[in-house]
Amino acid sequence: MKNVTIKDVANIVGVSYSTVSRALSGSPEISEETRARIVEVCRQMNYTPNTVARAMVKKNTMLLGLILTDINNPFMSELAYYVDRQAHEHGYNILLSNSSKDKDQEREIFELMVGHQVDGIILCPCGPESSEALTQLTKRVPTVFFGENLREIPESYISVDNFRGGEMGTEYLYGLGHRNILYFGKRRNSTTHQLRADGYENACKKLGITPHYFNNTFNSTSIQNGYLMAKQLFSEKPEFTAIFASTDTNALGIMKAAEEAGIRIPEDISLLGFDNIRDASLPRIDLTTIEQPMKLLSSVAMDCLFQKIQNEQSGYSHRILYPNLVERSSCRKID
Amino acid sequence: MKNVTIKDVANIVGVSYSTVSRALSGSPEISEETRARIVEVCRQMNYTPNTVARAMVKKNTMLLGLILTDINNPFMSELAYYVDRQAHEHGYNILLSNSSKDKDQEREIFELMVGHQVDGIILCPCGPESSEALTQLTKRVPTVFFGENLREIPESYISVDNFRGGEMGTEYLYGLGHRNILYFGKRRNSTTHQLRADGYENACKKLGITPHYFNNTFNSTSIQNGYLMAKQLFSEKPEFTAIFASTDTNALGIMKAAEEAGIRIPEDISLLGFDNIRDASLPRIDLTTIEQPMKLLSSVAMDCLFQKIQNEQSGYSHRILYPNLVERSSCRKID
DNA sequence: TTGAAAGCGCTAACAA
DNA sequence: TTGTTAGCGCTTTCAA
Repeated sequence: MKNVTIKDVANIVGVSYSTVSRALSGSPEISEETRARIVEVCRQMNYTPNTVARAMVKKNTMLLGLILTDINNPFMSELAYYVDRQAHEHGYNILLSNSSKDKDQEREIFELMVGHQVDGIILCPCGPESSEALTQLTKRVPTVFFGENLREIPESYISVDNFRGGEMGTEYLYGLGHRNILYFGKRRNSTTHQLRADGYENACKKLGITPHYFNNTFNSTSIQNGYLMAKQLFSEKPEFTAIFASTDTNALGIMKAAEEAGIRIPEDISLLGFDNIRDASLPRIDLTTIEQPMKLLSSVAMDCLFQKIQNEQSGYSHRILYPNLVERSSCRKID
Repeated sequence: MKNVTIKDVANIVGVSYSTVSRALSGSPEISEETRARIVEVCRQMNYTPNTVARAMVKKNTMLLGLILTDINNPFMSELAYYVDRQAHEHGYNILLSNSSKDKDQEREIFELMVGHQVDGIILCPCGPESSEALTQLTKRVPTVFFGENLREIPESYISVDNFRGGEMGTEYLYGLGHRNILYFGKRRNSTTHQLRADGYENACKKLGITPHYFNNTFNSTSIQNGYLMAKQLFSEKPEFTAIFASTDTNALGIMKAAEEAGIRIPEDISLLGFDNIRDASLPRIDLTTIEQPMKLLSSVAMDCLFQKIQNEQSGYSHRILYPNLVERSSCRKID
């Protein structure tokens, strides 16, 4: 499995190896004739340039790190899809890793990627403190935080306007006639969740209705967690006509618990999600939800990263994108 | 953003830079005292070893390539999850890329990864001919094909027993009392699909029932494709009591079309899937299906790859794992 | 237009 | 136990 090197090619062609390098890098200071000869021999010998050696001298690896909390989360895999595509369009490759929402792992992975000399990193942080914990490391490689609104922190980040999303959802349900809206699953220790809930609270105030919360007791928002919480909720026979779930995964858990409890959606209770993960559009689920425009978010994040890579002095930027309401069939109009 | 090197550390400590290298690589031939001093200075200076430089001399990058057709496919993202986890347990990192089921892209990505000197590759092939198309490249880096049964081809591959899965599903439906079973969505140009359909056909023969097919007219198995096909199917008012869908995504499309056509599942028609993607377990979907045991498949694939990396002479191996039936609520017993 | 040589950051053989 | 040195495969000055 010994690989062919530039020297092997040079030997065969009978030129110095720097000439081969020039031929391959498209340098103008070389005769077309020798270039053609070299290129032909490279083809015959199945020569593939060693990116690692090139990286040593050029000081860039054409590698981009993508740190997710969990690739299995459809929200994240969508991000990975777009990031990969755009990276390749720019000649970059993706080094992927999952932090599993664990701060130590997040840090370890980041260091590993720095060691691998990645040219930039897109990071879906574990939590709001990630940026502080990594403050030494982010100085060493252009980094863009994704998905969490990190407020006034001096790092680049891209996020949807979670506050506005919380408002939008509430206003939508209000418009449908709902006056008793429960906000379900707010998580501690997440700016995203805080902002969504604040948006809800704010809209309630503006609309003159009373906010009600059923908070998340877990530190994550899996379907299973949502299910367990909803089960408890429904056992308490509460009075509301609509649930605004803090995430689609929570909403999915609610659906399951509702089904078991004999509660129909949307006939008995309207259900609104947040994120618009792929599952929300599945048949039978068909969840109305506040969308995070993933394609746009990813594209803005990548643009931001590329800009940082090109101009390392370029400071930081905060980009907050507008959410959309995606109407499906889980919410209904009431009197 | 200039990184600290081993030489900078050596200068500060006042030793040669090979001593620093030894201290860091855990060599025994160094006094504990100097090691402690060096380690301390490294910490202070925020030194991170340059994996790229190390790779140059050690001839391994600790990078594993993972080539998927589409990370957005839940089947693939589950694979990515397990592969990433196991890779990290062994100190490896994942270079990820999507071929989008395009042969040229697949080849290009493979070459790119060879260029990056990955130590091994897990490849979900575009189709049955991928192995031939890449035959020159697979000689240059340990490669394991994943998911497709490549029959007698001299490459390592891991796959579920699709033939047996086809049989199992058919036998299960037969056991439930179904005698008119439609096999839905068989795709051309895929060994996997051929084997599943063959298993179905074989079981039908053994059980003395007549096989019926509704073939896939597309080259992929998205929900949308399944939906379009099922719509056509239902407009033809066919006579059968159960559908055996060639993939879960197809089954999801069938569910949607059935809902629109007023056909209830499982009351009017039983529906059986194949793969057990995450979506199948979602509330309201709750699809009975033949499972590909992803965790096991990934783990076997990684073991196989690590073995090839350790012993490059070790030939190839074909591993076919047994599928499981996952009973949920989309199939019912009939008289 | 081409070649020679230095050097990227590190490891490993050889010397001391 | 430590230092010196060569070299991994490549790019890039500097000379020719």
